[in-house]
Amino acid sequence: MQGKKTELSESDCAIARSLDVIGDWWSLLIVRDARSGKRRFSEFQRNLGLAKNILTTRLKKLVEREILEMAPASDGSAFKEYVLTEKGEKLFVVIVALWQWGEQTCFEPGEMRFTLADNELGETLAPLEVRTQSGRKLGALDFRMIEREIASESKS
Amino acid sequence: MQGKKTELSESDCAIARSLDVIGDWWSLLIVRDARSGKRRFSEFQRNLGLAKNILTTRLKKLVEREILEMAPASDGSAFKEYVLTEKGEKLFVVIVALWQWGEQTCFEPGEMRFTLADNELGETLAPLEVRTQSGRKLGALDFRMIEREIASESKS
DNA sequence: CCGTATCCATTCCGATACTG
DNA sequence: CAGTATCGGAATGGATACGG
Repeated sequence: MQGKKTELSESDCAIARSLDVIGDWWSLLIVRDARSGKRRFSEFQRNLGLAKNILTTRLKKLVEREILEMAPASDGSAFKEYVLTEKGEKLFVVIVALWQWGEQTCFEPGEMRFTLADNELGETLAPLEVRTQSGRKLGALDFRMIEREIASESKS
Repeated sequence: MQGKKTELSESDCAIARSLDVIGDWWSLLIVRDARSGKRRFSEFQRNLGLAKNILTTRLKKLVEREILEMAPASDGSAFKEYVLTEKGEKLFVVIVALWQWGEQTCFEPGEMRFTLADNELGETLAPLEVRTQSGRKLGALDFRMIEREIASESKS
């Protein structure tokens, strides 16, 4: 984030690349707010309580990386709004994963205050599960990274 | 990570709390390596290519936050090893989420090199899916955070 | 209202040197 | 091997003042 890690951003590791994009303190929180419908500079600023120059920096980076894109204001004003791209929307899985981990491990028993629920019926979310293609559920240590040997989807 | 955001770490938001723990550049990569079986200081250092003092700081923080714990060396040497706690192991869902997002969006078409596969049969992992308790699959915008109204699990 | 520019404190990072 | 100590540079972060 700060110094360099330029090498790591160019790493083969998808995690390293992801972290290069959203691995700083504010970016994912901005995505969280954008996902929940916030669009305006001042909405982010007020809600997150961060300095305006930092917000500017983050928004620019997120637009550069194609997580957000600028759109004309929906209320007809002259200003722009920031909306998630498709790439940005896909981060919702990461958001849910972080959310669930945080709720499980970062709160005292009586302390939890919010939860995630679906818009339609208000049903709470099920814990994410890691499964193989065939549906077997995996634990934390049950998988590893391998050199790509994915069955080619087409045989020319 | 840097300045303060002390307020946000104390936030009600589980994401903010999670990010306070693993929201910096190196921590999650250390967890990634620990999950894949790395235990020794030098293994992390060599593999990640970060400065030793930074690694020291990160390991300390991760031990403090109970993501890692110290264990006597398995080879009988006088040194310690770092192994994931249960809390730390639970981060594997976050790791998978970031991995999958990175692979989907941060690589050029011909560029992917690694993939995640289960240890037993070498089967690749299925994309994570966000579902409600009843099993309905949700998209990026289909849920929101609400004040906790979870049905109490016990009625005293 | 939406930023940009500037200033300053803190932190992070990398490199190096040093200890046990 | 496993750190600790220190240094300097870069980036982050907060606050504020300023322009469109």
